[in-house]
Amino acid sequence: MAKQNRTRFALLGLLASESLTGYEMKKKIDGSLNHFWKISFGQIYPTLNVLVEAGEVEGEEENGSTRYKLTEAGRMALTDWLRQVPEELPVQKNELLLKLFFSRHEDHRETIKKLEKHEQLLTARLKVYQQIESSLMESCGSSPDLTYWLLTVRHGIAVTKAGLDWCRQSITFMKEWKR
Amino acid sequence: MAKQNRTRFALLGLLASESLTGYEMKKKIDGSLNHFWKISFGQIYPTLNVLVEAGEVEGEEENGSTRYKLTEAGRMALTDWLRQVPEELPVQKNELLLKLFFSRHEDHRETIKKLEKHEQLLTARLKVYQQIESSLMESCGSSPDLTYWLLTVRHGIAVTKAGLDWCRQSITFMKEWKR
DNA sequence: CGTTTATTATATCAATTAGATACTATCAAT
DNA sequence: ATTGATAGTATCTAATTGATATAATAAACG
Repeated sequence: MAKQNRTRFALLGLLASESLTGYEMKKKIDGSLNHFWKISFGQIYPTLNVLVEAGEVEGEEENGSTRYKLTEAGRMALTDWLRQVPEELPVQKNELLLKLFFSRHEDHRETIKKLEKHEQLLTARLKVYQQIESSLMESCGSSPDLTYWLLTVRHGIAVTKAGLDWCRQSITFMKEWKR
Repeated sequence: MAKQNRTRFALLGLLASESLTGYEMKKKIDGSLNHFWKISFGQIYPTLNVLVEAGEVEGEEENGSTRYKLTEAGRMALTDWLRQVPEELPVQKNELLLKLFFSRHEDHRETIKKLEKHEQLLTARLKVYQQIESSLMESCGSSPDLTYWLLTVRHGIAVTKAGLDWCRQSITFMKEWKR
């Protein structure tokens, strides 16, 4: 494990604009971050506690729940982290490709089934991304985040389209390969 | 954590064609699987031990090292797993997109730097994938795995090209957005 | 208005994973 | 002969996953 708790920067980033409860963070993560930075809910409170202990975040009781907000130390930690240029491409785990890699050990019709399911899943994901793009443009016109958020969702759209094209070509190929 | 040790199926898959030492598995993982199914070296021997205890693999001492081979139970476990159609798309963690998402909190020139670095990394990755594709076609012409391995590397090529296009468009946009 | 379901909010935990580190033996290069 | 690389095996700490648990409040329903 990289001895760098990267999830803490994701939480610091979420708090950069406003204070939030842990549960509100979960909702924001579910609606946006999880498309490109999956965080398990079970990690949020432990990580928040680490951030409070590190003095980068402070929690304020309010109507029976705790709202967390960035401290100055937290803002600097976020800025320092943001400035670092990532030196590595994303780590990826793809079950379909793993199975594809071993697919000579099964009937090719099973392979086609998997590819067809994958096509469905990608199609649904593409719709979601396109809806996100539309709603961002409709409802965030004046947000300083808009430009950057659009960039991330357009990345998702581009990569999902490419995956779909590959998938469809692969299905076609497989169907013709072993008639 | 998903209560399913998915790494064990990757190891079973590697052993489907031939017996291997743990270190040989590491090398095969480094040269192929790690492009779409990252496995930490620290996981290989513990997982092999689990597979031996489960009776799906057996180890044979040979010239001072242990070669592992699939048992009939292991072959059936692999076949059962292969048949299952993945119901979910890949889990992804992308540090660049995470930082992009929060980039309104820093100068846009820093953002351009990251995108440019990302372009370099994707360009290098694309070259690697294209070399893999070429060498597969040159040297595995009669292998029953060839078709499937080509499908996986072509997925990587397609997705990497899409990411590169997005990256270049994003750089262009950022440079023109805030002159 | 009482009951049921959903949401909000917080927490814990076992299993898995990541990646570093350690050790030994043999082989290749100098 | 010495040094560095490879082959081979192993352990460990920290982080993560995703399930599960609990409780309070709000919304929906009969």
